[in-house]
Amino acid sequence: MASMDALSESAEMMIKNINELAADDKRVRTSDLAAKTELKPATVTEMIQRLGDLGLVDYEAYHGVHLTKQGQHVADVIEHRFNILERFLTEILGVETTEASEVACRMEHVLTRDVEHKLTTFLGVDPKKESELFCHKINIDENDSPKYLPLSNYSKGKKGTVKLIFEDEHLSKILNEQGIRPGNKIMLKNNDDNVYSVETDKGNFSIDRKTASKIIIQN
Amino acid sequence: MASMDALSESAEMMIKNINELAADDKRVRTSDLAAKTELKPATVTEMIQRLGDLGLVDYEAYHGVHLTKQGQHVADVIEHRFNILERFLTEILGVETTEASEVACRMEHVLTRDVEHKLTTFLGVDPKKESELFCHKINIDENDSPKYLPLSNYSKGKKGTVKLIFEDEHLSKILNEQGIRPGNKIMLKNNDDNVYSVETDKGNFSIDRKTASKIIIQN
DNA sequence: TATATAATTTAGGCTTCCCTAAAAAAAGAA
DNA sequence: TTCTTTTTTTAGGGAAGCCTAAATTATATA
Repeated sequence: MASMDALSESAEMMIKNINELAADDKRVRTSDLAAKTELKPATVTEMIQRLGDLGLVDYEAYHGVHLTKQGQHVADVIEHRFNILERFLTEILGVETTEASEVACRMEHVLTRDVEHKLTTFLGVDPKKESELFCHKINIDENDSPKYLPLSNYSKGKKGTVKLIFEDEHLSKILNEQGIRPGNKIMLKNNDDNVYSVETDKGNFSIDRKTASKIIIQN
Repeated sequence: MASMDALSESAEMMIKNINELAADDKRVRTSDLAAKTELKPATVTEMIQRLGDLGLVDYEAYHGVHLTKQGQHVADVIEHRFNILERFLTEILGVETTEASEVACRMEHVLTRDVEHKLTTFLGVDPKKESELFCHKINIDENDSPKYLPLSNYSKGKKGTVKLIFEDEHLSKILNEQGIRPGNKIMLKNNDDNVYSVETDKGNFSIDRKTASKIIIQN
């Protein structure tokens, strides 16, 4: 079996695109891949033949490709890595969507499993996905969970110390006045859906999820 | 001038290593680069000749290389990107140093200037104060930062998103039911005297000035 | 200074990933 | 079915990055 880490960025991108074009288990055609990747058909043929040799796709001359079980696994890992990177870039750093998407698309190929897992924990679990994707979640060590988490990933009743507040001058001024400032202790009283209720030494506040994700708390 | 973004990962790594081996403005030798990069000397020669053609190093056959001003700039940018990525991975995600270093070393080549800047801000360093390194700090957007205002300071007809509510025991429950909750969009329809008329996705209703001052809205 | 040793470059080869042009196969139309 | 058109593949070429082996230049030592 071809190890995940041995694949080039080009090969991983091809697998990703095959996956995105595959509908109803149908075989994906060379011309569709060429259009999507903006490569010439001859280049696509060359690539999918190589992927066939690696056992990642089932290639049949003149009849397109289909991801094998191994290829599907690679596609799933890459998709997940892209999603968490894009979420991190937009939700935490505030990078605009187009640029976030482009950068995530480059970074997805250099993440390790450990960094992927820790970033996923940092962001909290995506409500949409969750179960099936994590075929590769073995050896997750709960002890080494990160010391720093965004408030948006805190659980009810958990206390911690505000470590840093991201980016926004105006917002952090307001938060500051209300006791949410680096060094202060806070407690998450409740969180349902998009609303985070926080207790500080100045009183109680409700914050939306996006804002909460910019407040980093240390256990 | 060779644009930063046009450089391959290999080329950037070579520049990084030249920079790290350069002491007292001395020229860096092919054999030292070969040892550091774990490439063969012939490969190093080929690479530094290419960098010479790009004007990034001053290459003299049999006498090693020296970074040009342009090459030094590339090296500085990469070094900074590496440092912030490594800090993020270790300090925030809790990735152990060896792995963090390896992943940062791959990621440093795909960061954009904007992501680099936002990540720097996230980690708490003010890019404006780091003088010389940020020759490329131009177009930092100061203008598009969102304004946060209490609803009581909003003007008629203005729309915004609820960011934060300073809670008043039972108040938030009532506001919540009326669609005024963090993350929701609202519009101030009217305000005469002490009465603020607000439109939410749940309908219209009015609140008094004191209550309005506890609701922070973002443009 | 002459020569042995070490460092560097050149020459040529291989793989990946991109291309164009031409050949081959499949699909559609008459 | 046959012929035309479209799709796909093959053939061959180029740049980047890596290699080994051989040639060249620099350096150290006797």
